[in-house]
Amino acid sequence: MKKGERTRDHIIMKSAAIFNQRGYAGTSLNDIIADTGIKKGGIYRHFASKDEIALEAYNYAASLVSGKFSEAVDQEQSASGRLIAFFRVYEDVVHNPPFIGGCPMQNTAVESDDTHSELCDRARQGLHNFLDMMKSIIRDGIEAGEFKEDLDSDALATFAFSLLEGGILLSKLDGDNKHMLMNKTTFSSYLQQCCLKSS
Amino acid sequence: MKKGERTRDHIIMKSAAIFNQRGYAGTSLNDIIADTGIKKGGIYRHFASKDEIALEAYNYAASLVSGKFSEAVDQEQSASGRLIAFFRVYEDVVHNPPFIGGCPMQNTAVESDDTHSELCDRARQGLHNFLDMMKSIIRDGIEAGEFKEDLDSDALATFAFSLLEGGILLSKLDGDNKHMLMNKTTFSSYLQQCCLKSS
DNA sequence: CAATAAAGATACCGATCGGTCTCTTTGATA
DNA sequence: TATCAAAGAGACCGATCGGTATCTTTATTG
Repeated sequence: MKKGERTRDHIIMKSAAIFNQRGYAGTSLNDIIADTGIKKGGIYRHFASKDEIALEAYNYAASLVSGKFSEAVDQEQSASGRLIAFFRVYEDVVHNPPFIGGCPMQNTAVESDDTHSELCDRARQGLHNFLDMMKSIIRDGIEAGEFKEDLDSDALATFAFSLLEGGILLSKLDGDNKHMLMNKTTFSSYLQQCCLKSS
Repeated sequence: MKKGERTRDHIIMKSAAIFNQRGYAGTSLNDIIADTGIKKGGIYRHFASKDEIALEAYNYAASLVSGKFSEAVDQEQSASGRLIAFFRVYEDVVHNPPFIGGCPMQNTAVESDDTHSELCDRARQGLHNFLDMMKSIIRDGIEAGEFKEDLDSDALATFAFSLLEGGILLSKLDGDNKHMLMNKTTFSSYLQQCCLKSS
């Protein structure tokens, strides 16, 4: 790996952390310069624009979180366990989120929905990826006989993901993980009472 | 009402719409000047800083949405109906939200959690107001014999509010109200199956 | 080790940022 | 209607914005 590649990656990692905390408009190149220790000339050798940095940074953050989701999901066997695993990734969102600044998809979606269509498209793609992950888990659960056959996988995936993102929002704003934890508990009991095939 | 007061209100209303769409950092004074038709000198006669405009603008947007929540809630008699009424306010969030740009609390919380403590405090206060509204509805429902006595009002309020905010996020990002509508439906059936006192 | 290409620092660009100051215009009041 | 305060326009401020060009330094490779 050449020097330039390492530098480029270093810039992406550092700026991803800043963008995810302060947003696109709230982050200046001087912030990135301060955090990376690389001067403007050095940065613009590897990127054409602030936009390009932001897009690469989003990809990095999103794939990192996605990896943690996969890791958590893979540790579980049952469909219920796999769905609940998503909540485990964010159970200490206040002090130890999977990526500093919270959920990159949420942050990007909220900030750039009316301002930055490219970033917004990435977030939308991320949303569909996560929903597809969940829907496939749900369908597997139905096929395996764990879930009721008439379960609506679209509705359940949206439900679970809304609870997760809503929990992140509330817990971060309140500075207290209790919202995430309560949602995880409520979701678990909902699965038990309303989704499991009563055998 | 004097001329100055009307102008001040006009600036607040217009800038609230811009801030709620583009965020604090993403909104410049020139944007406000363009939308209000009032030049810089005229604006700074009524406000000391961009910060002051933003804080007043948030108050305006939040109280407007709060009013629509109250309106919707007051049309219902049962505790279940009142909780579901919150979702009605945002049922067409994509094309006709209660305030342009979506939920002011969500937008403000996500953008300013790591950057603007004053705005963040307002959003946090708004969160507690809404949760308190919901908890009081839930407690009334328990006292009236509509809900089970051992219902956890904290957990149910967090649950409902997370579904609402999560639904807003997903539907806005996806450009489709279906997520909000599915969450409303799922929440309704959850109330029926898990919260109502079986009489 | 020498030659050369890759990488990065520095200085600079015009534009725009939030904010101030002064001067003119408008509105309220006696 | 005359007076004076309130309101707003417009020019200007230093700082910072994203971005570029040039020059020096550092890696890489023959």
